[in-house]
Amino acid sequence: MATTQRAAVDRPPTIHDIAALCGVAASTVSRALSTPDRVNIRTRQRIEAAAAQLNYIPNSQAKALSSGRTGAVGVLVPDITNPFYFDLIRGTQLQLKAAGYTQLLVDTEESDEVEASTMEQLRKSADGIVVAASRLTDEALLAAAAKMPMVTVNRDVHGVPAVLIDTPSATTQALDHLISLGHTRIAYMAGPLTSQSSTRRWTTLSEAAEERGVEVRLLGPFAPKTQSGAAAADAAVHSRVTACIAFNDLIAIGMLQRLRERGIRVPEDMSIVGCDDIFGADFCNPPLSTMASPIEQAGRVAVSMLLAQLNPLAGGGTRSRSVMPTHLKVRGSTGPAPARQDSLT
Amino acid sequence: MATTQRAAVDRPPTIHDIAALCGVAASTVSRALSTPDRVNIRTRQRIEAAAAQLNYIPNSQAKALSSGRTGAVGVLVPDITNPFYFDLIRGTQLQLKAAGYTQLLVDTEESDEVEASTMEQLRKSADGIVVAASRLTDEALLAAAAKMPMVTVNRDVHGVPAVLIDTPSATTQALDHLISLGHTRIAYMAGPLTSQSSTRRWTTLSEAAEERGVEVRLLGPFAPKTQSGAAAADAAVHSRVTACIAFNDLIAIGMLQRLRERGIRVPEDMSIVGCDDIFGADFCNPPLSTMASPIEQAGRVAVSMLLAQLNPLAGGGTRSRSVMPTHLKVRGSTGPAPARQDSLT
DNA sequence: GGCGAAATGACAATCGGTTGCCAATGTTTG
DNA sequence: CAAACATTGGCAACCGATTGTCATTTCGCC
Repeated sequence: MATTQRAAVDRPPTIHDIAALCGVAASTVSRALSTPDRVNIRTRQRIEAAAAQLNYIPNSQAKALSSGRTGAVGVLVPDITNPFYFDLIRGTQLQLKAAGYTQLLVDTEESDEVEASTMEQLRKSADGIVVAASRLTDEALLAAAAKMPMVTVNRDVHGVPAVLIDTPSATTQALDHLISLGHTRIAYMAGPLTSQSSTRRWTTLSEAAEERGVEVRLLGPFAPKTQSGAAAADAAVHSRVTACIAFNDLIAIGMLQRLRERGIRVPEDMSIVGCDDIFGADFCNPPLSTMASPIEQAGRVAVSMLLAQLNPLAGGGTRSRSVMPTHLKVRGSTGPAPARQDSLT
Repeated sequence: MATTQRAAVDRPPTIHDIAALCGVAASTVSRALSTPDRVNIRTRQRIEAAAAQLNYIPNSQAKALSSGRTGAVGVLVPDITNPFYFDLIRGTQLQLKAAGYTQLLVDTEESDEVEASTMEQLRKSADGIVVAASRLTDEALLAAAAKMPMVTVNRDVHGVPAVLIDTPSATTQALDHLISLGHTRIAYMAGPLTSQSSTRRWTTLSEAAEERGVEVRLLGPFAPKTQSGAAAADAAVHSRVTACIAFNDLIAIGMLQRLRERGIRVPEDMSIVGCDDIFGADFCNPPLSTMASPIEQAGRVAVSMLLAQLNPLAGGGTRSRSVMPTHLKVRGSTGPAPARQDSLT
C-alpha cells in the first residue's frame, strides 16, 4: 500500500503532481477543482480521484496570492480574556468554518493603535474583518471600512454594517425593575470613555430616568475588569445610591466582591445589575441580575453579514444593520430598596 | 500633502513601487529590507525612506510562498470557551507578537478529527503549532510532530517537546490538605478519558492515597463543563465521600451549584477542590479551593520553545520539556470533615 | 598604477496556484 | 456536407516576494 507512492518524496502534493499523474496540464487540474463545470466530467473525476489518492491539500498561500482571495476573516476583540467575547468568538468561528473560511483571531489589547495596525496587516491576509467593540474613532473606522469589507459588533457608525446589541432597551427594563423595588437613587457605573456602548447606554438611561422622575448618577469611567469593581463599589457607597447598573458583568462582579469585603450586603443594602450575562454571572455570590443577549448568535450574524458582502451573489440587498434583542435576567443581586435612612444630600 | 501621492492608484504598495521610486531593482529592495548588510547603506536608507513614505507593508502571502516561512504559528485548543485557555492564549499571543509572529487560534471542539485536519491545514500556513490538551493518540501526535515543529501543552509524548503543568504534585498537596482536615473518604472526579492530564492526576492521587492509607474513589468521567457538575455532585453524594478533588474548576463549580440546590452545604457537609484557578474560582460561592499554576507563563514558555525550534541559532541545546509549578490555593470550599455518621459501606 | 578580493546590484527562476486567451475538438444546424 | 457554434484543454502570464547566479563596481594593498 504505502509503497504505491510515487517518487514524490515527502513534500505535500501540488496540482502539478496531480497533473502529472493524470497526464493533463496543471491549469486543467486547477479548473477541475475550482470551476468543475468547465471541465469534462470524466477528466474531472480522474483528477478528483488522483487528488484524493495523493491526499492533496491546496496551498492557501498560493491560492491567496494568485486569486486575491485569502479565505480568511479577521476577528478583532479588545481583550480575549474578557468572557463576554467567548461566545462571540465561538459564534464567528462556527459560522466561518461552516462557510469554509478560516478565522484569524486577534486581541487588540484595548488599544486603538494595535487595532489600527492589525487592520492594516490584515488588509492583505484576510478577505474581511469583524471588529468587536472598536476603540477607533468613527472617522478611522469609516476609512478602514472603505479599504476592506468590515462588520462591526457593538459599534454604530453610519456607513459601516453593524451588529448591535440592544442593551439600551434592556437598560430601561433594568431601571424599571429597580424602581419597582423602590429604588430612587441609582448609579450607572460607566465603562471606558471610548466605548460607544457605554455612552449609548448612559444616554438611554438618563433619559428614561428623567421621564420616570428618579435620580441616576453617572459614576466612573471604570475599566471593564473585575479589579475595577472595587473602586466602583466604593464610589457607589460614597454617593449613597441604593442600586447600581454596571457597564458590564466584570465590573458588577468586582463590586459584589468589594461590597462583601466591606460588609455591605447585596441586595439588602445595595442592589447590583450587570450586563452581558457572562460566564460566572450565574454562580457568583449572590448570583448576578444582568442583561442577557444571544451573543453567540451575534457572532454568527456578523459573519453572515460579512460573507454576504464578500459574495454578493443571489441574495437581494445586503442588510447593513442587525439588532440583537436583550432582556433582563433577574437573579439574586437585586432586591427591595433599604428603608430610607437619610435624605438626599 | 495628500496630493503628493504618486500615480500608485489605491492598491497597496509593493517592492516594485519602491524600486521604481528609488531607481533600483526590486530584488535590491527585497535585500535592503530583509538582509540589510548586503546592501549599500546609502541605498538602503533611500529604500527605507521610500518604503516609509509609501507606507509599505510586505505581503505576507507572497513572502510565505517564496520563502517557505509563514511567520505564523497555530495555537490549537479544545474549547475556546473554557476559561482555562484564556490565559494560555494570552500568553502565547504576547510572546508571539513580541517575536513578530502571528497567532492562528483554532478551537478544535474537543474533536480528534477536527484537530487532525486542522494540523494538516496548518502544515502549509504556519511555521509551527502549539497544541494544548491534545485529543490525539500518542502515535498520531508523534507523526504530526514529525511533519511540522510542534510543542504540546499538558501532554507528554516522548519525542515531542512539551510544557507540562505539574498538577500531580499539587494533587498530592490537595490530598494532604483534605486528610489534615479529617477527610478519609475522598473522590476524584475524572475528566475526559482521552485527557492525559486526568489520567496522570488519578495515578498520582491513587498512589498517594494508598501510601497515606485513605480511600480515594474514581468517579466519572465527566465532561469539563459546569453542566457536568450536577452529575458529578450527585455521584459524589451517592458514594458518600466527604471531599472531592475535581478534574478542573468547571466541574468543581458545577458541583457547588448542584450541591447548593440540593441543600448540601459546602464545606460543612462536603469539601470540594478544583483545578486551574480559572476566572470565577475566586468569586463563586463559596470561593473555590483549587490548584493554581502560572498558565499565561506556560503559554509564553511553549512559544519560546517552539521558536527555539524554528530558529536554532545561537542558543545551546533546545529544551524539550518544561514543567510549570502548581500549588494549592485554599479558599472557602474546603473545611473539616463532618462528624462520622455512618460506617463505610 | 595595477591586481585581486570583497562588496554590490541586476536578472531571472521559483514558490503554487489562478486566469485570460487561443486552439483543438466535438456538436448542432442550415 | 459544410459552416457556425459550443465545449474543453493547454499555454503562458501573473500575483509579490525570495534567492542563486553573475556581472560590475569599489576598495585596499603591494
